[in-house]
Amino acid sequence: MLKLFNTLTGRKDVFEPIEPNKVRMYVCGVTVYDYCHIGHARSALVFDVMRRYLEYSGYHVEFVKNFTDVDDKIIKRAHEQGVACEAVTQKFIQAYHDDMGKLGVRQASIEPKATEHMAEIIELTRTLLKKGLAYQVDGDVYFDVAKYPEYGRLSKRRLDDLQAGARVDVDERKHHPMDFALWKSAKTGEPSWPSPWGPGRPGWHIECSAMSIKHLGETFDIHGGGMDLIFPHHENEIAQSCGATGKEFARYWIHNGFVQINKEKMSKSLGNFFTIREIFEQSEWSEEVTGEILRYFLLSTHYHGPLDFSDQALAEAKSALNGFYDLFGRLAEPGGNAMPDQGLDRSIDRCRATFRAAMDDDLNTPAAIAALQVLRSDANKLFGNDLSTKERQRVREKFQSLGNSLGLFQMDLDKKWQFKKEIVGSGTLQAGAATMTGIGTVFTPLSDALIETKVTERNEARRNKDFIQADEIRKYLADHGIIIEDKPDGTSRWKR
RNA sequence: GGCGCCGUACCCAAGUGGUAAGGGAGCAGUCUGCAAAACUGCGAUGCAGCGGUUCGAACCCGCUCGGCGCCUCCA
Repeated sequence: MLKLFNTLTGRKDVFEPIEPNKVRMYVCGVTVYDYCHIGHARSALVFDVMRRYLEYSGYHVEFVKNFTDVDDKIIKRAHEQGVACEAVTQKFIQAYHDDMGKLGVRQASIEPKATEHMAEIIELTRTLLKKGLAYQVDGDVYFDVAKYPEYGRLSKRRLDDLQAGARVDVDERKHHPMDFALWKSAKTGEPSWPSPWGPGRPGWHIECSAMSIKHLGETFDIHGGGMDLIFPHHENEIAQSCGATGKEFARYWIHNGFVQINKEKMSKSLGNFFTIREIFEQSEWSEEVTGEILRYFLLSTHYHGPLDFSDQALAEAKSALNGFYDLFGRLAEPGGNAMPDQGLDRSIDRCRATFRAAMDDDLNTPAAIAALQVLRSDANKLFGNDLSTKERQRVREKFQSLGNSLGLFQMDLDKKWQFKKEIVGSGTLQAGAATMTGIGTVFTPLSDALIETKVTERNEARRNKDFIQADEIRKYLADHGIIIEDKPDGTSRWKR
């Protein structure tokens, strides 16, 4: 039984979708005017994991994630670079897919763009006007927050409180300072669309209402995004949507915590952010390995809390993953002929049960990972017990199937994991007070065949007690990024 | 000013009333020609501090200290 922390109710609610076996979820994507940073990665990952776990739990998930492709910042960026807005948005949508793809974030079922939903946006705005919940001033249309009595129910704020401290630009044309734009009249040099109120473009909040209603219906199950979207973005979405339809909008509101640098929120304005691509570029590991390290790191804290990003944290994630991949490598070797081990079944069952209990409890990924760690430990103990080939495969498959909800352990076993650094990462990334340093060594990659030959040679030498020769060969391989491990039977395994 | 979050070992991090998961790092040992991996053992008599409720609290209540977020675009 899955429970999710619902911002709307302020507690963990038992998740019950409107339609049995089907989940409809909407997540606020990004405004495409720049590269994504780790904070964006975390949000995308959290909801990717939610989707994966819902699927694992047997639901069919209809997952909508939008791109905001009309916005002040996009216009500004386009002007700065002397290009069309579409050039900017296209570029960064592509970049988004590239970056998130490297992280193993699956694309949503539908990824709508604001610019492609003008008809729906205008229609929704028209409805709100007709219902008296919005008003027109010149070519602008504003939502009238005072007309929506439940305004503030998500963020637990009262309009009076907001007024007290907010430094609001006094716009005399607005009825209430918190009224927000549904439609903005066009200024020269800005992209615009025709509307009943003259040429203009939509305000930020209305697009999500229009797109979610169109693709998921007036009431759907889950709406998610970063904590910072609770107010005003999601509050406004609720006001618009409920105001227009008279129905409940989304039933479960899920918000992820921030990524921080030295305990401070990572943000564009503070300048203390790392982009996803910077991290990949500076990484000492291959793209696949880096993706998994990042993923493991981002899931090692519960999604609701803050998460401090650091070089050391990534290194710890890498070390933890080494343990798993080391085991996977050994599990891929042919096994012995011992009798089936009863303990294995118990361990696997226990892991699955613990894992599911953790994930069911508001997607407690750190606890879920801990369950996998326990299985790793159990498997290592049983390994010395001469597990059969079939049993080894079974363990490996269990890691793969449970890990799939987290997007972990999906990598091919064929030596894709890197135990030793082989990629140059000689730069230093600086963001605020934090740094990421990459000091890599370049190895000339050796072919598998050559490695095998060397390993055979070395074992020949070892049989002849020529340990000087054996150690020389090991040194040679080590200098090329190859680690040798001797097995009890006189043969050796190697890994990069 | 309003609303809210957080403070668990050297580091990361679960646990939200029943006697402190897990990982990383470290130390010691087993195994090994050496090594690596793996395994075993060690590690918070205590969960920011002080009171209170309770048979029992890291978990509930109150106060204090410290850190942070939102209220303005922001994942």
